[in-house]
Amino acid sequence: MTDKTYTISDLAREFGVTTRTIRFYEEKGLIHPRREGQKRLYSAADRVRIKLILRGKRIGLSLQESVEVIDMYDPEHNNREQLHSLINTVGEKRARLLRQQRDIEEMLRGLDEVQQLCEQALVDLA
DNA sequence: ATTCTTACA
DNA sequence: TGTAAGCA
Repeated sequence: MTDKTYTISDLAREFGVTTRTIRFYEEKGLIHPRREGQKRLYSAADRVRIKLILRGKRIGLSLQESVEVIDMYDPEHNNREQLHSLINTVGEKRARLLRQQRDIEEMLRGLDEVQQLCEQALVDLA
């Protein structure tokens, strides 16, 4: 019964987010802090969960994707399944980003083309 | 001073 | 998510 607990502002400070963000995650069902009356009390486990969610966010995972990965964790086993799932998710993210990068480069080439035409037109005018 | 809920940008 | 209102 000496488990460390944190207030919402404790965690907000530690992770550099607002209390709004933490409550938002709760609304989305990502965390379920215990209540002490109206006040939310976060356990060490809640803290880790939030940390993992934010880590997922940093690598472009949606809140849903992060939860899916996190909830697969089984402290009793090797979590081979979870690891494969995460690898797949990361692979999909990478593929999507590469596709976007390709599209952007294509648009950039299009812009170059138009700009060249415009500049040439100006030269011809002179 | 802090947190909470609700609602709107 | 930010911001703001009205409570406790």
